[in-house]
Amino acid sequence: MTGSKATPLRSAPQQPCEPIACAQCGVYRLCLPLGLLEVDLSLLESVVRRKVTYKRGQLIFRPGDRFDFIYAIRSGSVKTSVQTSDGRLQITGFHLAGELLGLSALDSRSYSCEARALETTSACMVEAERLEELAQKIPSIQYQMLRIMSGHIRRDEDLILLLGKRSAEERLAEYLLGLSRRFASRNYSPTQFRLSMSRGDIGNYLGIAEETVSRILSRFQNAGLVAIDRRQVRLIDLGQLEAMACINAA
Amino acid sequence: MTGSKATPLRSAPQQPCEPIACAQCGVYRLCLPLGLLEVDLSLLESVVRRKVTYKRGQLIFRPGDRFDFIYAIRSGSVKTSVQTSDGRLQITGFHLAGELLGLSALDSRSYSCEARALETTSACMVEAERLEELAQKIPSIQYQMLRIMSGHIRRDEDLILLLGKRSAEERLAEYLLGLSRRFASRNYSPTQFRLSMSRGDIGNYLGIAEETVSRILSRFQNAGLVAIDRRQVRLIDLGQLEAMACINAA
DNA sequence: CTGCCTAATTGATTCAGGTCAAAAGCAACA
DNA sequence: TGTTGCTTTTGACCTGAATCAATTAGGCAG
Repeated sequence: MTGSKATPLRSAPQQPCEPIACAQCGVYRLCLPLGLLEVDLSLLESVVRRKVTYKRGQLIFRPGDRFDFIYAIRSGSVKTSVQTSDGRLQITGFHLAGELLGLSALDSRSYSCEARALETTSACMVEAERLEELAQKIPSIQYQMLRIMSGHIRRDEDLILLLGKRSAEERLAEYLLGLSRRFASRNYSPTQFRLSMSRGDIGNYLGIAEETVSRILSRFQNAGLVAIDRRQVRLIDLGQLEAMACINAA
Repeated sequence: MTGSKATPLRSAPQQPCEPIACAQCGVYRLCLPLGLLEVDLSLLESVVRRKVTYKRGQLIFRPGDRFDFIYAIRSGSVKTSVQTSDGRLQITGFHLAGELLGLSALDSRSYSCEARALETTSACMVEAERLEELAQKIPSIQYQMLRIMSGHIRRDEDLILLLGKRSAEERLAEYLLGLSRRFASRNYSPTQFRLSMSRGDIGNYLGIAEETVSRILSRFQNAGLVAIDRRQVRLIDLGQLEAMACINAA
């Protein structure tokens, strides 16, 4: 659990209440404002309360906290996790710039999962109540919210499939390819990137042991599929990785 | 995979286009119309196209089908599943009366999972486009949709935790208790019910082998926690089951 | 009632991946 | 530049649950 010190570490994040301009934001086309007219956009901006910055390992929210904000990641990355009552923790998502956090709280008005920054991360806090009001007035915002939640459900289905039916090797291959795709859609290199998750976190997320992650990554490296130096990754044979993600080509 | 014949079996379901009255529906308070004013309710009813009936094993929709309808279960039960490209199938949900199917299609306009009736099942087909339009006009409908999707995400998180971190025994205990709670909220006995899923389906859903399901149920029975006769279940020691669902008390 | 089909149980054996243990790399910092 | 404290890698061994293989038990058509 990289950076997730046992202590909650909820020291107040930096809070420069600077105004937010979605149009200027680099991930605007992956986020809520996608497809909004300029008028609507400025209304949306009016419910974005402030930009906050979190340091590696810092808590953003945790289960039971009152649901006041949806968080939109501007830069950096965040892990979300849920826990059994006896303390075992399962990471449910690994979120990059442009993604929204806290959507599963809408139903019960309190967060159901914990969110923690994996590296220095900047986010917009969107006032949940006012966003909902706004969604009622502006169809395109409402549509965006529904789309985003629908997409979230779909990604959860993929993770469920992965956890339920795939071998450790397939899980890792799929994981690397998933990152690759997501970096690509953010205009980063799809073949060369830095992992912000530790081996432990990756294993936890994929439902396998940390040691297994290490072993399999080594195996991939020896097979010439990837080059890995600590957290720096280079994908060499995408095709082979894709084959492996489905039919465990061992 | 009970009842899921290899053949799609998409013979047209019975389609009496009878008008629907939500207020008359037994699961009205678990479904979309919850909390709507009478005026709004009749508007909602106007987008409910028809009631359909499916027989055990019959396909409701499958991945790639164009997304035209959200389905609301009136009675019976449905399983949803996703597949790897090499054909392994993972059941992602087991849905009872009052629940909505197809929400993960909203983003891409085509279903991402397959839905199949587990027994004779009756459902309302709600026109997706028109429901979205309506949600834009009627805040309470919109709110309901967001809530329902949020709840869906939350339940997916629970399944992810189960698949990622729990032992086979805990999974079964949790599964039985989950059913119990859901039957209770539908005014059925929480301690005595009939499983509409086969052992194979249950195992698939929980990420364990059919044989393991059988073995563990026998173990539960021997330990006096439950009484099981084929698909008929009686929960005897809820407390013990709850303890087991968390801390594998073996 | 009888035979057939599918679902469920139970036993024996195997294995993927977990757990435990130790060593090696790297980074931060006094 | 050595010390401290991670994170990662690697090895040895173990185990929970999968797989393989019968067997049993209902459900139902004729």
